[in-house]
Amino acid sequence: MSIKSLQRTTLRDQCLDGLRSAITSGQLPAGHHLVETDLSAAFGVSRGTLREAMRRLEQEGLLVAGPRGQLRVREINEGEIGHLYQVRAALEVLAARSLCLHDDFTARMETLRECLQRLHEVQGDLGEQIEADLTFHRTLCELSGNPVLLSSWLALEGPIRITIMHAGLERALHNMSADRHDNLLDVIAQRDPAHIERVLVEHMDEAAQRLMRAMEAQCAG
Amino acid sequence: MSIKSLQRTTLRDQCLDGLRSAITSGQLPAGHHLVETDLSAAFGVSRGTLREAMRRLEQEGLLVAGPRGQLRVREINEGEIGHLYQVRAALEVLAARSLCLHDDFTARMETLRECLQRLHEVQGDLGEQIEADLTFHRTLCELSGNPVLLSSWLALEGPIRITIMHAGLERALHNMSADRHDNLLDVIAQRDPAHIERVLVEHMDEAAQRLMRAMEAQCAG
DNA sequence: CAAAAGCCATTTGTTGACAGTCTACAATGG
DNA sequence: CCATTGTAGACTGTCAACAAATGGCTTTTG
Repeated sequence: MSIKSLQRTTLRDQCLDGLRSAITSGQLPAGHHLVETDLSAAFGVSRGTLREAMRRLEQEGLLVAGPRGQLRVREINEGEIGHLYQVRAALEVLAARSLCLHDDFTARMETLRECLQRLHEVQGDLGEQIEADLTFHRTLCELSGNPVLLSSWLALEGPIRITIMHAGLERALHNMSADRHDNLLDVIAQRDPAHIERVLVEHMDEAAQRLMRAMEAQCAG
Repeated sequence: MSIKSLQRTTLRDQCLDGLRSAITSGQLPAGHHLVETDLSAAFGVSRGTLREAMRRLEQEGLLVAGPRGQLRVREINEGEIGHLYQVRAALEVLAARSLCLHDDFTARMETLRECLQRLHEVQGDLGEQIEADLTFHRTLCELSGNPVLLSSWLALEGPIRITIMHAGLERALHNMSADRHDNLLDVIAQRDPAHIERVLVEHMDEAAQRLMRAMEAQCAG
């Protein structure tokens, strides 16, 4: 047996991860009121520890505070989806353009191509497809080499996941088709800034439109 | 005396504001290690209450966690400035473009013009000039009508303030000259998306360059 | 019966204390 | 004199308990 440095995660971080995945997986539905005492008991930690995790989630945009500090899982309405995807588009356009300026452009594109490959492979599996789609776009931001850009994008990831979950997984599926992303990769490969912007904005616009329609149907049904 | 709903801010939020302004004002210098016990004593609150505030600041990018959870005021190096201002530019370009699409464009421009006016008035006062400059740009984001965009921009405000403080107020001054913003307002008034992008990106690029040079000089001196 | 008053359960705000861990320094033994 | 081993101080992680506020339910009272 080899001796290696052992990982030491705090309970707070474990709560953070646990809560985040519970929310983004839909286990805790949008609008649901989180009671500190119940949650801390469920996680087996004290309230103070849990509260610190909740403050982070609050700032991440996954939780919103109601009157008297009561935290609920954030609900995202139709209007917000458009706003969300506009900002997302702006960030990813910058990411793609920055990517184009790197010396090792082709090497980085290879990484992105692997993400696309992954997206092709999981075609059919709902949960995995969402992960592969988000990983593709997140990787684009990573490959930009701009950590500020990445962290801004990550700040949107939570709300994006809530939106997808709230709109219904099946309905959001089309947005994550591998074909649409094949197109995206091709355009980026051409390294034409103007073209990249047009196509990416269109990509996001279409996705937002579809999600908004899905949510409309969801609320009506 | 009129009866109006009286504000009831929690101690946590007061700590949050107090800490934030202490950091962005340079009272707590970049890299400084924040000791929970000392700070809680200084604010006259318990550690738990203070810790919740610190978690928020951590996510806001004003604090970074070192080994064993020790929090320090974030230091921003030269490379990061470029990244920061690239993202900022992308967001403000989107803001200006969105602003152009509104029906009441002229009314909103008037609000922006007031901010510019304010910037002219405080010319000479260092502290007020920074506030007026940031208020101008923040207002641009508000006027876009996109709350997601605004909150993304706000997430950058902390690091931006640290940068300005760290580079030295006098040296950062030129970026906030009223003249440069006169130009900005004129361009937005023309409602030409392509033109707006070019000028805003240039504006931010120049500001970043200047800050990077200032920081270089700061570190050398 | 309706309105007001009082009471109780729920939930968050806040605190003080205890325990674990790291750093630096002193003590000890070769 | 050097290396190793205690040892003390400083901080953070975590917890349990108390206080305050809100909302609903019951009781009282006209």
